[in-house]
Amino acid sequence: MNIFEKAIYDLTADILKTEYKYDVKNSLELSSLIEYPPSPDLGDYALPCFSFSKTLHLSPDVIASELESKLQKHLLNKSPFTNIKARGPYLNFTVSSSSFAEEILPDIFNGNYFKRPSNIKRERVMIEFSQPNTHKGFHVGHLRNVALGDSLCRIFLYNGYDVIGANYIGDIGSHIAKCLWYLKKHNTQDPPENHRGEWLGEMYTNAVSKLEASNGQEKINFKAELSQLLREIDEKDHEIYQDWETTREWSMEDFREIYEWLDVKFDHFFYESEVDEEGRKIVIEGEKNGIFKKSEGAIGVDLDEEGLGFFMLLKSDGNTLYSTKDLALARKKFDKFEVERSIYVVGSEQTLHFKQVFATLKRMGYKQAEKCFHLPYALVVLPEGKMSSRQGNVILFSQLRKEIVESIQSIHLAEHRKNWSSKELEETSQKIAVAAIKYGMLNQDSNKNIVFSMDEWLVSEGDTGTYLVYAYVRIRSIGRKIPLKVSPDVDYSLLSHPNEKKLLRQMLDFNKTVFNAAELFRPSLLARMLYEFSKDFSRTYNTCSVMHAETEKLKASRLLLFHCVAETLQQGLNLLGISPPERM
RNA sequence: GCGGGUGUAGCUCAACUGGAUAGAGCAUCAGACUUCGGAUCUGAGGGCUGAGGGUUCGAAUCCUUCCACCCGCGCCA
Repeated sequence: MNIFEKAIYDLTADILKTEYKYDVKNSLELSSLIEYPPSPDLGDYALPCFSFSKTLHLSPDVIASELESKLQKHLLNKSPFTNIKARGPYLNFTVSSSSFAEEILPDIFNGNYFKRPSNIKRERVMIEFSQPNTHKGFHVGHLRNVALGDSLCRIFLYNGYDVIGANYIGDIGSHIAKCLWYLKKHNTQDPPENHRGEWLGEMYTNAVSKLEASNGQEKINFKAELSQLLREIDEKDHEIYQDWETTREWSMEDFREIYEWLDVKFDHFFYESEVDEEGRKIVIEGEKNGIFKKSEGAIGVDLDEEGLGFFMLLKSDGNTLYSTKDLALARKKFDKFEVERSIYVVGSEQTLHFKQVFATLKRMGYKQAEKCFHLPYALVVLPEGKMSSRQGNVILFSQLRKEIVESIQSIHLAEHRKNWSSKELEETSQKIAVAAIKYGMLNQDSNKNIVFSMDEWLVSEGDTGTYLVYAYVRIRSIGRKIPLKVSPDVDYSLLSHPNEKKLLRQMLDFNKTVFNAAELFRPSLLARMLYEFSKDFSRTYNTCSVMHAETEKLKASRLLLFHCVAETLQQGLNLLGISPPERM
């Protein structure tokens, strides 16, 4: 609740109590009612009066208009409100833009505003995301997960949480056996110099088609070979183990380079290979203790009570499953990292799986299981359907990066080629490309598929990441052109244009938006707010010039305003994982 | 079959979780500025919110019955 909402609460709660004998139980009751009128012409805050109607035996319209007349006297002496007006069942409050400005601009100018939320110490939360498989290509679908997880880490951190960003590399399992099997027995190519992880992805796809094309005795032989290969990797003392280590590192090299380009960092890397053995022990022990049971040669847990069916934990050939390793991983998170809250950013097709994992952990006696949360997100699909590494019909990350960087450099940065160093050209195109990619992944709600079309991702107009960083660059450009020093010592009452007021209002709500983005696991809320904010800036840019301001005083006020807009935009973009360039 | 998700303008998406006239971008058409950076701004047209029923002061939002598409449902991850 900001000071304006607080003022509305104080005024109305008092009148409701003294004049209507309506006892407002707590501040939440009123403050959660306070909302925004659909148009700024109506006011800045609104109190809907429906809920008082029943107890007061009056129509909401009457209540609103009675409150209006009773509150008029508060418009005088030092009130932040310039107007209190009933309209139908709503009581609308208008705040002067100078009150907004005085409240928010000094705080942003000195940097305190962005530190305030993180002063509150909250619990330790681990956010697990990305989880790429080695020996497979990194495609645009993986990018959505990375953008989402990374942004959530930043947003949680901003809000004061003790955040551990974790990756969980899928470096073991049957897909790897297939890849290595093909590499050993069928491949004739030499690995390339660069992007060898990506090349392994091709080998994996080849393996899948080879296996699918086989039948009869050949198929049986292939399966036996795969099973043996998997066992040999497990046993660690065969030649294939060396191959596994080498090729795994090829993939990791690719991943590290991608994360660095994307400006994504992890506090910890888990590997499936490190929890594999432990998982097996947990399951076997659980079977002895009677928590788990044998069924058709395999081990699992009966979750019928929870309505989750039978959950497989160990294959009948003794090899581990995804679920086996998830149990060991969770235990590690609880015991070693003392995680209080555990968030898994994983595709929505695994919703049932995680319900089963969490239920199993609970059966095993882990109280933390209640604070495990699967954050599902929908797929990135192609117009013709789902992407699949198995089939090889994927848009690789490297392809998107190449096309988007080339498009930015050839269409927009060409004009700077003579004056800028190649380093700046490179860095700027990288920053714009990252903005375009991450914003594109984040501005949409995570439960909706993204239909990927390369042409759309090369667009740099309208509701795009490019638009946001362009707005940022233009503001900073003003700062460079005006020979004035930004100062908070200005006349705030001069910022009275409706467009200027909108900007002030958005800045005032910034922290609340970031808070909601964390609590609802929705960076999209922040992304949308920043787009509106940038749009309002562009409008203000066209209507409220700094350079051509009528007076020097107005010039100084607007300079401060725009400076604060830039600071807020930069903060917000950073929380989306975007670091805007200073010029472009 | 059961469970989950989605369905809103020609297309891609919003709608502060039940509130005022359902909003943006793209596309289409018409405009602005001898530009604090045109990767911009202003305006116009475009809607039975998949369909029916219900709940209440009030529904895109909640309940219900259908329809369409997507994803899960024991040895993949």
